[in-house]
Amino acid sequence: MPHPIADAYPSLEQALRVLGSEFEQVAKRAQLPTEQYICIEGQACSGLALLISGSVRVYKIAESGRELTLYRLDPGESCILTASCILSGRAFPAFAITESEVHAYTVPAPTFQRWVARYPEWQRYVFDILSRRLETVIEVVEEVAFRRLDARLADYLLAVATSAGEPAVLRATHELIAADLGSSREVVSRLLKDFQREGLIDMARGEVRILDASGLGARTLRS
Amino acid sequence: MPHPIADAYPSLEQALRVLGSEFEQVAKRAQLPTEQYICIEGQACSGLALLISGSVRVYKIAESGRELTLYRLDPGESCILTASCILSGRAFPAFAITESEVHAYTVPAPTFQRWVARYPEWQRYVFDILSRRLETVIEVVEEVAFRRLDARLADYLLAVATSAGEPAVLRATHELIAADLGSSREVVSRLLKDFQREGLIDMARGEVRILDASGLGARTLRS
DNA sequence: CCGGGCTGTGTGACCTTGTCACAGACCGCC
DNA sequence: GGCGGTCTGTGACAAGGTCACACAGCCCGG
Repeated sequence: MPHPIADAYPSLEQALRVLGSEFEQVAKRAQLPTEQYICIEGQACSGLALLISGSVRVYKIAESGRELTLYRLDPGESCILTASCILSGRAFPAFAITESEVHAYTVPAPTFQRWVARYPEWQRYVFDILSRRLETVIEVVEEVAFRRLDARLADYLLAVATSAGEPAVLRATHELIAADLGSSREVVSRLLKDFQREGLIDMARGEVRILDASGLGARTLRS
Repeated sequence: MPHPIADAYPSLEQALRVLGSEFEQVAKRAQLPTEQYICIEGQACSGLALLISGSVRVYKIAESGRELTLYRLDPGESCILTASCILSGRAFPAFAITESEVHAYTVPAPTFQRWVARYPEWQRYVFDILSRRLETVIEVVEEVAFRRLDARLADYLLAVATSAGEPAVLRATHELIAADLGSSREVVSRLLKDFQREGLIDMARGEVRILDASGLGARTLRS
């Protein structure tokens, strides 16, 4: 199989297999720089991007400028909102931007539409990602509506910390963390300061060092 | 066509047509009382319900007891989370409850699964509702995360008012309104009191009367 | 090595919203 | 008329968003 990304996603693997060589002929490999917009709120989508490597952040922006990350795209996934827009003809309801250098296959909208109409395997692939997304977005609603920000921030730090090495360090400005959580920079700064005073973390310009992961875990609980 | 609900939803109409008489043979007509749970958070779904009449509210509950309505099901729609759960084998991530007497067709989970696997028309139907839901839930995230509650409440009152007759009256307790908006009773009471003082609405036990719709419309804007 | 300019962080004041506790007001029913 | 349940009003406080502004770290050019 010439598609290294297919392994992790069974439904994608089937979708690719059924196309045979047509995929290679039609899909273009693209390399996108970091901080590149994939989709812009309110615009129609011109094609589908299927991630090979890198990460894409999908987020909303308020008029106030505050941001909130809905989810991230990982390799093997495609921007399902894109797919949804293509198939239903609606405008894209958010922004999508690359967070690193990204490799992807791109497929023109009409081709993608034809595949989904013709091959059940593609419908299955689209359905899979779509239902996964619905679930994650519902989780986001729950977080934003019900959980306290200090608990969410602790969760966030731990999540990023485990994905890095030891001693767990997160390289991000307070501004960026706030954008992920849907909060504001000042509030995140305040809470981080509290964590620091409690000896849970240490800070430097542009980075957060986790000192006491289990202590942070305790802050995760609703209190 | 023996299915009165099909007209409003082209994708459903096709899905029903392709089944021929099989639908009538398998689907059971059910009549549910008001305040009846359709789905319970964390449980697997035993079947699909296809609404003929009435309304179903799908919502989350926090540990604090606060609620937030994600969306409502209207006639012709089915609980797409149910479908999603059936097809992906995950647990239902929310609650669904009837808000009135509800008539519906019910289809056992395995039958539904077979239809979706076999008929592109059913895949199309599922996809349609699923993508619509994703969009509405993203809207809810945006509302909850970014908009002020007075603006959201004004919107809410107007939405319910237009769907009723003149003089627009909404029959609901503050508790219920709060549950829809994901807020708390006290806060809704306070804001309604403000609206009343401004002459926008009038209140009685269990109802809100809209006096000045355009005034409420002004409160809708971010200020 | 000094001084701008830029980006990132800290802080106080104030407002909105959520929470808790409790008082009343309305309603149906005996 | 009285009683219990539901619904609404209110004050006090905590959490979080907004605004204004100070200041610290960093890059870079003179």
